Amino acid sequence: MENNFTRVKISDVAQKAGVSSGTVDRVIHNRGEVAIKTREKVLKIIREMNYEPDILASTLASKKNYRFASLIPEGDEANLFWKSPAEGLEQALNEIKHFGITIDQHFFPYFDRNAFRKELLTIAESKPSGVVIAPVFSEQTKEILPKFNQLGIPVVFLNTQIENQNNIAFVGQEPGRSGMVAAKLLNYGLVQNAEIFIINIISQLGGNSHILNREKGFRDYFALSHNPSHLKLKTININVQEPETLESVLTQNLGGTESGCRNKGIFVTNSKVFHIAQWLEKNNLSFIKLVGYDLLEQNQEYLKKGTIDFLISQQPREQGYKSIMTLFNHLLMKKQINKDQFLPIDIITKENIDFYINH
Amino acid sequence: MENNFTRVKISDVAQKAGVSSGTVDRVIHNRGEVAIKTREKVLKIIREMNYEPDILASTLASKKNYRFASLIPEGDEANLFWKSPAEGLEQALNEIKHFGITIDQHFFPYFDRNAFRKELLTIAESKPSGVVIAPVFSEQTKEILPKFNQLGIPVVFLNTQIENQNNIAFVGQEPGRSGMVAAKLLNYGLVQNAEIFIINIISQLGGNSHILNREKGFRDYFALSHNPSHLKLKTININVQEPETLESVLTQNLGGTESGCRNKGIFVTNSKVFHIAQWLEKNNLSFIKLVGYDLLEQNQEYLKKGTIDFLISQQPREQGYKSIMTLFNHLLMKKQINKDQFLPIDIITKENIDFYINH
DNA sequence: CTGAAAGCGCTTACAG
DNA sequence: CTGAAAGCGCTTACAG
Repeated sequence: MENNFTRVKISDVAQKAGVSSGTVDRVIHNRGEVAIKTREKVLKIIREMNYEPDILASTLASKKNYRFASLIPEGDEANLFWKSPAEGLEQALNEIKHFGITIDQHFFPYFDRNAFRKELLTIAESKPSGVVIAPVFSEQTKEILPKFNQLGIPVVFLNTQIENQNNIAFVGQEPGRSGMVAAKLLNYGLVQNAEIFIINIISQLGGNSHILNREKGFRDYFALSHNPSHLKLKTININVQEPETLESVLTQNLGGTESGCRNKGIFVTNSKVFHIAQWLEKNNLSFIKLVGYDLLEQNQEYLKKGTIDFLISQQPREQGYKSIMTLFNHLLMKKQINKDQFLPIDIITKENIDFYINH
Repeated sequence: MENNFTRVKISDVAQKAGVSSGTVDRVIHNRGEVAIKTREKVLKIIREMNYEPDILASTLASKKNYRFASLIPEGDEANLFWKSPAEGLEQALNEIKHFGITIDQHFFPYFDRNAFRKELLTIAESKPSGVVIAPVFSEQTKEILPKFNQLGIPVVFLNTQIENQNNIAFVGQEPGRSGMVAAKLLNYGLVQNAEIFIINIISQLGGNSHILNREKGFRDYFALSHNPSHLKLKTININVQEPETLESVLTQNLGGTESGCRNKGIFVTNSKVFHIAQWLEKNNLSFIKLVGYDLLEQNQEYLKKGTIDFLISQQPREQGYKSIMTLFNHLLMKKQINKDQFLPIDIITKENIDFYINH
């Protein structure tokens, strides 16, 4: 129980190896200018003595500063989801700022690929120590990412994955899986011969692979193991910018539902689920099972009223937090990091939501 | 975007105040031996210059070591739940050990209140800097906790809360709420006139307030808002030590269930839910809806087979992690900490479980 | 290729 | 009550 443990320090290694601590330091950090024989001897002693550098002393002495940069969508009113990752970035910064870390936070309007591209170029020019980006636009990302690779700047992808880009990590959810979770929740709440609608509420620019993968996961669930003959699945695509379309499409598909029919379900593949909840409520159809994504305030409201049955959360705040910590562990702590950092697919109800908001 | 920011250091404050940095240090740490006038002047300058001490330099210079102690149940085979908090403690230790922190981990057999008491006394005698305990036995806790209070040793409660014990924080779940979540899940999956069983699988020593609170929350859900007339609720208490009781009680209550009747549900108020799952499977009653607690391996297995529909997780690993971090933030970082740190009530299904295990 | 010395920002005896 | 000096473990020029 007693703590008589005394750390082995660089001077112990130096003494035992018959060199100065400067030389040991050069070996540890591969700074060259060491005779190969000396180098090997020192490495041997380090292993033997089980030497581990004191990270505190190290950061204090090397007045090195780390400038991280982040690029994510603006968390404005039309796009509240993106407020949370920014908070997570801040929280991480707070925990590690005494290691000399700063973060330049950059933002772009969610639909503006030119702004995205421009900001990313600006970041590349500023040559930060590490970068976190939400690669919403895959084409622009693929164009500019080589610059970071050439400069040896590690990049972490947040929320969206793009394959083969040499990013050191992806922090986010597995979208197909979250679709399966949604399917499970609807299937569990409905009986045989149910009618289920998949509603994609998308904007003009489209092309969000998230949404496609979520729908795929959802359909896979039924296709793989749950008697697809026993239910009707129908996909509806709606453009957010056209509220009249939303109105007419919903009326057409769900208008005739008899009161008391609890055997219909709706899966909205993104955070726009509150639009559907609103319509259901207006038409006294709140009993239809409804599952969607993300804890936007509007969604929370309908969840608490019971119009939305379940929300799937992506832990957006945690995404921001983990992205920065990944850079920190990679760059400062020299730790091995996981390439895929999948966050839990949290199932949120009226009853447990309190524990998922405000951190 | 540029980082021209230079930190104000203790010598800057000292110079501006016309004193030595030793004096500033005495003021900062309330070590006394400073004239009241000097003290006030220094404090004023500190505020003006917005001085914040460099925690790295501070811990390096003060060769202070912090010895934390923990006391939780053994995570043996009969009690797998408790493996996870220990892992969380370890993980936290890994992240902060370079601040000179060590943890003496103590354990006791889950049902042994004497062992608990003895270990807690041992810890008190060793006078650690801070303590994390799972106060499973409230009487013994209440007896010994004053010793820690007298010594000014901060105590964090993990998993179980006991009121009015001057613990600086509680890290765990709100048990009543988790009962409500279970109720929601069963209610959502069943139709009117359902029959629901609450099964408490307890050991001879009993008295676990968790279980009572969970049942209460479960019943409250139906009592408060969900037409209690439309369902039958029945509580069954079973002693784990008597498998024949389990067998006969279950046969008596559920034996006659017709195949295909999807309108029965069971809520098991703790991690022993796998016993019920096993019985259901043996009797071809897997279609009965089943909800329980904790990701024990046996439970995971039945969840994956679909016999258990939902498991509620207490984030046991996170409980360990957060407890240590709370001591760290309180003692080293001098941060304000939250007295109640409620962890999310995670809803786990076959589809999302992968993201909740192995951290 | 190597070592001696100064310094990172703070804390700790010690002397007065 | 206060200051000057040494030291925490590592890194960084500099001299050779």
